[in-house]
Amino acid sequence: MLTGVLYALSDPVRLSIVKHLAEDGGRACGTFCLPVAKSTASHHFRVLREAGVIQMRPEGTQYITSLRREDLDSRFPGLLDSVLQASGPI
Amino acid sequence: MLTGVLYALSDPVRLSIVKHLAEDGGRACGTFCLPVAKSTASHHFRVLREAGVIQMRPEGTQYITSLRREDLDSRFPGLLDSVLQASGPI
DNA sequence: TCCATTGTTCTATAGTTTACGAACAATAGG
DNA sequence: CCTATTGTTCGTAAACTATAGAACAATGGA
Repeated sequence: MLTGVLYALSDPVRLSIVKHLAEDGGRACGTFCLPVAKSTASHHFRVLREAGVIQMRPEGTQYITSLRREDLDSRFPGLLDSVLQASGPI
Repeated sequence: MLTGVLYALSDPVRLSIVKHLAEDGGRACGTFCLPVAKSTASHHFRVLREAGVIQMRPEGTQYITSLRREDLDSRFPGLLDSVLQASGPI
């Protein structure tokens, strides 16, 4: 749902996650240096996941997180690009 | 702020307002047939206004509401268009 | 086997958001 | 002046969100 994606992207912590993923591709959750506790980070990853913005693949003890770019681009053409462009550099 | 705009657009009632404005241009608040009380509608108009998405010009006893398209397009190029396209027809 | 690492889940809490009705202010028309 | 219209503001209640700590599960290495 579009409103779900917009909502997921409307939080600074979650937008930061998405920006990092757009730059670096797949990463483990622990590599984002987020200013919140890990339980809070887990919550934000779930919001992004359930909105269809990211996907997480287990690998050993960690989860490799990546953007669902093609999926988003086909459902909401241009949306992610414009958000990333408007959000500026990391 | 980008997150403020995304948040403003992430509510179904507010997105509906924006879609109507994108189609019809300036309109009075009472012409939107929103599924909420007028005090609630007033709240949503304020959120959109404070995020910089719309502007409201008093005219008699009513407020003519319109999209701040150029402003949005210059601050966040392509964002509004992609949201409007993704949100489909009214 | 034992321990460290990684992230989830559970529980609680403080703050925010949405929602409504009632009262209010401003304007226009008779 | 009185009334109707339009929308805001206030007070309040319900629902939701972000946050954190503690406990837990799964994996991998020593």
